[in-house]
Amino acid sequence: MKNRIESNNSPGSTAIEFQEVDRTESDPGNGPKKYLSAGGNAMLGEGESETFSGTKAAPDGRKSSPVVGEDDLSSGSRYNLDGLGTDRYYISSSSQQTTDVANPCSLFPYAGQTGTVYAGSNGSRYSASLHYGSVLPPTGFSTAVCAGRSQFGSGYQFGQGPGCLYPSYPSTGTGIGSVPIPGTGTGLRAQVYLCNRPLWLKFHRHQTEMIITKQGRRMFPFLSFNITGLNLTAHYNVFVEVVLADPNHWRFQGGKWVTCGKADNNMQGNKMYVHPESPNTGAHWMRQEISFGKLKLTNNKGANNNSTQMIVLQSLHKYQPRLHIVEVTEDGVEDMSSDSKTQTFTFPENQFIAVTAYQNTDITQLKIDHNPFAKGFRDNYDSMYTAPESDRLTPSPTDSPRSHQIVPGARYSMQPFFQDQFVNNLPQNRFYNGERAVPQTNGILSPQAEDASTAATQRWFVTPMQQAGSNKLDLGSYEGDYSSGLLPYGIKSLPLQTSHALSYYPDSAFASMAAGWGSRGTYQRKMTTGLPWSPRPSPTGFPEDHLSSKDKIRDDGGGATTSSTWIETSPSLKSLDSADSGVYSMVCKRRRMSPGNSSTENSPTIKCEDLTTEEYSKEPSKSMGYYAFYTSP
DNA sequence: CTTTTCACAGTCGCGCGGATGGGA
DNA sequence: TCCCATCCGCGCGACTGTGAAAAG
Repeated sequence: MKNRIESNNSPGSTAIEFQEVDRTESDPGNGPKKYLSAGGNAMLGEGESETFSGTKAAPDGRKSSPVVGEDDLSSGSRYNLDGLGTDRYYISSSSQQTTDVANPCSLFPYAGQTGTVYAGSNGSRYSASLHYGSVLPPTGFSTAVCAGRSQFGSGYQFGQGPGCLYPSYPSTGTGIGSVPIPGTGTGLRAQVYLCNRPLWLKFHRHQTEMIITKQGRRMFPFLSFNITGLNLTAHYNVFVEVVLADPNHWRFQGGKWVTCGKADNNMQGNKMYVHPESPNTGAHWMRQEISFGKLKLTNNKGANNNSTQMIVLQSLHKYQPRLHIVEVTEDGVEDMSSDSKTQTFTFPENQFIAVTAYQNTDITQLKIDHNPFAKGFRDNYDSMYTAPESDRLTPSPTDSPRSHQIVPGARYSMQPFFQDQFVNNLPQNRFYNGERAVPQTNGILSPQAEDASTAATQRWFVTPMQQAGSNKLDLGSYEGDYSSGLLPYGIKSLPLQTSHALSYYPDSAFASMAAGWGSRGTYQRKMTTGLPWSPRPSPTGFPEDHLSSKDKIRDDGGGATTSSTWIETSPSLKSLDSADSGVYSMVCKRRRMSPGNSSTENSPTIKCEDLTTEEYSKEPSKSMGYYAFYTSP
């Protein structure tokens, strides 16, 4: 079934016809696989499990869940772009619902829904060129594709019932690196990495809410991706679409979200947001972090105009953003030569419920804590962490200073990854104030910019072996908590080792990916003489060194890597010491309690997410392992 | 009673203009 | 003295969540 998309804000644009199909492809060396259709199906609701009946187990017969065991973490294979096959992380449909949820921090090798989403009946996905501000029919996509499904069918990206946090994803069988698209022999498969996944997860575990207003409200967290695997010279349109995630109407009752009738399936309005830089070359998209910070959500059906792209949503409905990458000709017209030139990527943690007013106070608090625009609502900003730990009656949501992975403004210096979540924070990056692509390239910075951001933007990577040896995350406890839905916001993070065992390989694909973490093109490029993926000594000037002993993390295995040959310690880096206090103090002490999830407020359980986010804040490299990504089939 | 709308206060970035300092 | 670059302060607008009022 095709979905006609009309442009309402792009002069001269023409309609687009999408078709979503389930496709079974034969992946060389891995046997046939069934890919998700555009309609999603990735997150299944009850009675929909048949969707994944065709998914293929990993070659070794193991059905891997997103839960990455220690072996996986330690193997380092995930960091081997050349050798990493996602099959090892195959997510089985049967086990996914339990194991997926268990560890949202693991590296999700989400199978891309590449080339299957918008295939038109005539072989073309679009009847004409892609255009901005297209309007999707209700629910985004057709419902007739998946026979035997509910009336909402594939019209919903995820038809999961309440409590099912993650969908199942079929294995792609492809490695992280680009591979030819079967059937074309020429195309490349993209891999998409959700840059700010830890933050999304943090919201997701409380059921993310997004405010919608008549004039439009920005998403927070906003969507931010890194893309690899594109043809360097080919042109692509990159856009986000928001579709209903399930067929339910939701309401917040008794401290939790519960379904309440059927979703309004006839909501009209634009569901697409095309990245302003579209179309552009694959090199452009891969060089930069693709952020959708200016994407606005509205409940005003008539809000769209030529100047502003806003996605029209309906309050109290659950939505799933999806990223589409469509190869186009140089002038922006879609290339119709191959169905495989449309690729769609969905991250379940991006799901949210549209609201006109926040329902869950935990979400409100998370927004306040992490959104720089809400800084004014943080209490005791300056004094929060000046008092001794024992003086505080109630642990702050992120009591450990080292868990403050998300900080606003100039305080982001040690949180390059999350800088992207905060617009207008770095003066030198004016383009960052909007939809932007963050340069990932190295060494193309002005000396001034490099100076100013030396400490703030260093890119660090941990090698797989190092992570295996000393950076294992205590996922077990997290799994339990997460799977049981008891992931409190207010938790203490585990002291983490940080500065050692870091490596930065600017020429590697991972380096490219991670470079986007920090956003802006201002990070200091540091090179070691080591080979790619080899251990790299930690920098002596790393701000970690400036932390108080209390904050210092244990070093339980990286001793060999701690001897540093890094000599650079810029003034800005030094200043981070003081900045740290600000960083840490930004976390709001105020703690609003939601009726539904306050039971584990003081739980000492180490939450993977905290680990992750902290890792992000201090060591983007370590976070690599938690970098959600899809690789298209 | 629930949901939506609106005005509000706070923070921040940007743009502008003036002040300042160095060099020609 | 003039020109240029830099720094600083101010005002404006964008953006946020809050809370009361309005609407359904």
